[in-house]
Amino acid sequence: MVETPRRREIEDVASVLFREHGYSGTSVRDIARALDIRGASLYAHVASKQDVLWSIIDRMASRFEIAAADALAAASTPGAGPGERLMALVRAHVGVVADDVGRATVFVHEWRSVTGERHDQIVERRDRYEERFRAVIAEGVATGTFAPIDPEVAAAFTLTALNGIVAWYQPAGRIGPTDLADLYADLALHAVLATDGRREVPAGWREVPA
Amino acid sequence: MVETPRRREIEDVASVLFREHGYSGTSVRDIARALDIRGASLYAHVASKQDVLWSIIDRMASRFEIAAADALAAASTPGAGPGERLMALVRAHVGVVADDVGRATVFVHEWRSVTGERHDQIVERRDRYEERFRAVIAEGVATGTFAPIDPEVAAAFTLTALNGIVAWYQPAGRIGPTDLADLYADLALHAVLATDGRREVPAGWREVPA
DNA sequence: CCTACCGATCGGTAGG
DNA sequence: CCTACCGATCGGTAGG
Repeated sequence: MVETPRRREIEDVASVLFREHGYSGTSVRDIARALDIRGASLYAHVASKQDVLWSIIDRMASRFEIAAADALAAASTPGAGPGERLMALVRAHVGVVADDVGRATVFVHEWRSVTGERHDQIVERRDRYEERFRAVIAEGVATGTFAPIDPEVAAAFTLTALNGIVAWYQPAGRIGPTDLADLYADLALHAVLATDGRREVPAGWREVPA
Repeated sequence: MVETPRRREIEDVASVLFREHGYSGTSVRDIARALDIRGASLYAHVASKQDVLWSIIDRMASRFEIAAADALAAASTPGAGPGERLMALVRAHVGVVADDVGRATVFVHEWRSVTGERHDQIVERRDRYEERFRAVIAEGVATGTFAPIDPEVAAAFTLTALNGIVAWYQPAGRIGPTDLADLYADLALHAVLATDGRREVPAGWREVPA
């Protein structure tokens, strides 16, 4: 199916509805009603409800992939280390989420609703994407820039925090996309960054009372 | 409705199905099939599909509330500060999630599917719960134990990371519940902890290349 | 993009 | 816990 303006409109309203009610909680007639047409008329533009979901998921997956590749390329200059690369990955991810919270929510919550080979494909693409985070964190641990943490756990911690943005962020609110990216890059970096004696901190850390 | 053993069984299989397919993606007949009975027979035990969802959500909400209250009480002794309190809250939350990942997933993803006054109630209870995290973080910022971060953003970052455990954690995997709690407490604490010159770090941080 | 329609499935009830 | 059944809605097709 070619991408027509009408088709993009369908995707737009579908992403709002899928976000609010989920894929299975949204009917073809719900989507049509939001466009002021009949349910059957939707099929002049799309092959199936599943196809609408896929176009949203696929588009977002591509955006995340491109943003991460660009970020890593830009942060792989001499002088930049794993810290810069992690912050770049975080900023890139937050940027994509904040730029289209509706589709990002659908991507995060509804990729399980994708059926057939596309399901396998999206699982694989997600894994490749997450691997970038794991690799940068593992690099930072290896160089001592980051604390001696488990890269798998730290990457999962980080990525789920970033995806969690869809659960609370309001683009019209007091925090702009760039500020959000800065705030999250700061939090994500320090979560993994090596600090004096961090090895001892987790177990027996005691703050000196003021 | 009283809690009978059968009713608990229904809740158990429903939480597995709701987790996998979502509330609207799971039919009453799906639940019944998993119990080897007819769909209509389910209504001898529950009033509605919505009631099954609510019993899962309500049970988990109570567990989170009790765990957090206990954690804060235990970490409010003299000598304990916001750092200990945040770690205690994190450990408590992770403990509840890891102890019942199925119901926790339903709580995290399907509270939107709760209808009527119960929906308002769960929104309010969630907000009260999140407020505990915001307050502890704000306290830590005020005392200088934590970096000068935005408590709302930091609490959202932290809580979504904790809830993200349901997206990847496998109880039968290499990481036990206690280790998971320790790892997450460590990451969550350092994400907010004040370190030398952190005020400058977010903006122009440059790692010295090895 | 419409009307008319398809078989399948939905949550739930009646009455044992 | 069952059979039998209810009206409503589901995703989708035929044929303009």
